[in-house]
Amino acid sequence: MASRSYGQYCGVTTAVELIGERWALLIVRDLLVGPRRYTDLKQGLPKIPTNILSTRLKELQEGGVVRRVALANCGLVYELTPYGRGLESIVLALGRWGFPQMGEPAPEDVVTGDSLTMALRTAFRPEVAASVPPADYEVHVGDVALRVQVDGAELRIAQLAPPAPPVGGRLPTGQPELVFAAGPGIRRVISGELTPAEAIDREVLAVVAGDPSLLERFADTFHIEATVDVAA
Amino acid sequence: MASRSYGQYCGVTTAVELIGERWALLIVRDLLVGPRRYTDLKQGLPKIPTNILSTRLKELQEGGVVRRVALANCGLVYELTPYGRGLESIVLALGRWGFPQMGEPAPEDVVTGDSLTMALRTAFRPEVAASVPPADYEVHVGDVALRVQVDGAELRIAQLAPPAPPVGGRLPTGQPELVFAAGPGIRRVISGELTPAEAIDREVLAVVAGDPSLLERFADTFHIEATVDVAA
DNA sequence: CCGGATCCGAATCGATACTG
DNA sequence: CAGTATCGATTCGGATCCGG
Repeated sequence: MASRSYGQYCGVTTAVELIGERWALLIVRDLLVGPRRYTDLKQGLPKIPTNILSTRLKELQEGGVVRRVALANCGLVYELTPYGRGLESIVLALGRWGFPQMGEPAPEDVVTGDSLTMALRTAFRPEVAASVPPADYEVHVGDVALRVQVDGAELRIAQLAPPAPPVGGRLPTGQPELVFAAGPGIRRVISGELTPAEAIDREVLAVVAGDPSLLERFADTFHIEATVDVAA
Repeated sequence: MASRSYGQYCGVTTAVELIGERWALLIVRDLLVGPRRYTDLKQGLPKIPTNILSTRLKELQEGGVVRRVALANCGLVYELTPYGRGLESIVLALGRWGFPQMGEPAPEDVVTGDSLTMALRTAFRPEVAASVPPADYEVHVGDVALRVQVDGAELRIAQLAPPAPPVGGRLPTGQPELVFAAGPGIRRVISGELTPAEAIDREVLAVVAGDPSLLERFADTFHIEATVDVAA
């Protein structure tokens, strides 16, 4: 198996050997949201072949990144080890780095609960959040629904649909202050390319319930600069 | 080419599509040290097939990560765009993350000038460096030789050998205060597994010139924790 | 349904040779 | 120096199948 090796004694090389195979980092991304069953992962990564998923999970376990845990109530989940959780800041940084190059969504592109959760974590600005009142949103993108609670510099996200209450997840009680629905165009709100008002105007986004002015706060709290530096 | 797509509209996915192919991030790692010619890259990545190198360079250019520049004195180099330079902190973090899992070097593993340069940047602790006197080292690992200058929180590294003065690089003048030579075992000094004294004892490292006590300062300035958290 | 294993054609990668 | 061309070895993708 020396053919898989890059032949260098270097930390970056080792890291890439551990999580650089196709699909591996996307599995890690989803596991950063919480422990997941094999089937959850398959659904969250609709285009992954099942043999690749099982191969990657094996490799990630051998690398000490992921572990397989039998649940008390007879189930089986994969979760990140503490070492694997060390990738969190890296995956968030990669999401921020990739954001400006996302372009327009391909017709086939989907938005999953886990990917949207991580995207919001990526875009979250704690300094801004700490300086505005707490807020409680329900965000719909495609058929994904998230409950997003901002309380000071803290962010909590729960998946409402589709369908299953996440393993070990506790659903928030009470009513969100703002419910809104969008498509992939929500990215242009996050980037500041569209103001919330413009987004509503162009039907990129629609308020279902609550005070639309809360959208401004949302856009302030979740933001990623998308201008790509072309010059020198 | 939709077969290469992961089918998700997500920043992490986009990032992985840009720099997730085999060898791509190692090319970026080397370019983070400085602009490099095709041949430099090939030497710095001894095991990369040349067709893969040229394919990757094309893809990285299309992705806006790398650009190809004709030099004044008739040459051709690849360099990171400003957008590509945005990967610096990510690559450094990956190097730090991979460090604990490096294990023992395979017999075939090499250490290149660029990989060692990035490894030292990864291990550099500016807070520590700022609190000790400036230092000027010459580090040999295998047949790589680096001039490493620490001045307050600033770090400057130049490659002395092998062989070519790097493109646009200016060699430091004057004498280093300490010259030492090591093998891959230098990693165990960086991790703190061996003290400099122990490293000399076990012939992992040898002082060629200068005051051996400066090694302590080196080990303080360049350090990565290598203990992997196994518990919960 | 859950958690995979198996099979096979298509695409990529790796090694070497070759060229302007 | 800066790549193309070629070709066998691997890996990936898509579909199917199987035991609990």
